[in-house]
Amino acid sequence: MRVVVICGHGDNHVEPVEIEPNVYEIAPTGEMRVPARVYGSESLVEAMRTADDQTLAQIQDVATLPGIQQFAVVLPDGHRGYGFPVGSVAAVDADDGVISPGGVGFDINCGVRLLRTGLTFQDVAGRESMLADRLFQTIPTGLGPGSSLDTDISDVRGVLETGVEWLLNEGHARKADLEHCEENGRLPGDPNAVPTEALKRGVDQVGSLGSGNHFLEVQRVSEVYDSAAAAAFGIDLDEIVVMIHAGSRGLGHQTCSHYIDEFERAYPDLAESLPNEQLVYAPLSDRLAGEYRSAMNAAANFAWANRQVMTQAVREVFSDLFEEADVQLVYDVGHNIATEEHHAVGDDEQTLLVHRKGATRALPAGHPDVPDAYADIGQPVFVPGDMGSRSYVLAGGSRSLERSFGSAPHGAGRAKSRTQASREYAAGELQQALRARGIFVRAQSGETLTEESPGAYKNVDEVVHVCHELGLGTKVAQTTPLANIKG
DNA sequence: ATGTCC
Repeated sequence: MRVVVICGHGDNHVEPVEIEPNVYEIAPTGEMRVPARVYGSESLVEAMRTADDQTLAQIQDVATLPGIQQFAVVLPDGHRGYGFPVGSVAAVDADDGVISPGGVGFDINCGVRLLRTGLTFQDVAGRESMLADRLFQTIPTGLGPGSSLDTDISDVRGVLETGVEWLLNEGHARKADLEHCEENGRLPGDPNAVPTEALKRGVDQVGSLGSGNHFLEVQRVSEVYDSAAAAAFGIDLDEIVVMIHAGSRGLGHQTCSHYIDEFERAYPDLAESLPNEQLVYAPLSDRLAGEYRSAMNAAANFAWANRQVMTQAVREVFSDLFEEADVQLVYDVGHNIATEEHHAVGDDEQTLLVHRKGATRALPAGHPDVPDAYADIGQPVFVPGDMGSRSYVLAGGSRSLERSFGSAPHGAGRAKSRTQASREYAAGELQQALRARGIFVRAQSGETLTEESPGAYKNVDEVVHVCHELGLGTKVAQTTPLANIKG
């Protein structure tokens, strides 16, 4: 490995050293308290080093955070984000550490869920275009208001407090939906910690897809790598599944912005001392950290509920079109959240606050937080590719705890900026090209299509290969797109 | 990601 000089925020001269295949480490320099650990193939890590991507400088800055443990992690899909890279993990001591909104992301608890339908490709063949139309008509997409559930402020407060449980009580979820959702779709959220303006934005957005890289995709299981695991997840070759990628909409975004402002006001000297002001944080012992956590958890509940309400819409559409459809939740897992967890650090077990930003929790078989049905397999992990490519179903790997605090990649990872992608691609051509391959795409905006063009993403096969080889998540199945709706 | 600039 040759020596590479990164010109980051502090002119850090770093040498990412390959310590084993697909594992790179940057030794602590300057204010770094721990090393930075980068997982990726040579070409993926090389992409992180290009002049316009500050991923490696960012993760070194993250490694300076008070209370950070072991190493700051970049996953194979990592790329530049607000303060922290998208595709990073930072675990801090639950007592002496800090919480940083930049380590969670603006779209709080954005995540992915997978539904199985009980249908095979033969059942839907020839009706993909109609399916795309019906889903697009039924589920609100794009920026701004649009809800598939009639709610008022007090309903949203209920959602913020108890998440999917609130929907179950209101008849918008099945008990099995709770059991197959990370944290049972509920973290200890406090609606009173969510700013009123955010709450108002949430009223019209329960059960809405959003924009950008969010999507709802009908897929066909095109390959099974591990038939025992696939059977446990209830999916089979040629089965039709639905993947939903969405978050907490304007509510989460507004909540994040609000607390970044609050943190900046409360700690005016902090920004000056930080390598990057976007890393603004609050010590976990401070009242403000507790408030942010309560708000973040509430927004997380909103995100789970949002994906649940869209699931209900999918159930309606499928039962309308296919008598024999039985839409069930395989699993739902977020990738923008900080949760308190117990981890082995050296010889000790320690309580840590694990920031995952664009990183999926990937708990191995036997872990107590894996649903009973999957206890022997590991937690389901979903890695969507770009619009035109396959997606993967994985199971939390045996080495994820030691390597990444129990985390895996969350997608292909952006390779080109939105603006760059918009310049290079045309919406009409893209839609036609996909259609020629049997993929029916519906989107509110042509701009979204070009920004999300397959060419704007890294190769998902390569990301998943690294993930599998490292034991972060092991391959269970591959899916290919049939119909995709976007914002 | 986001009523993409209160």
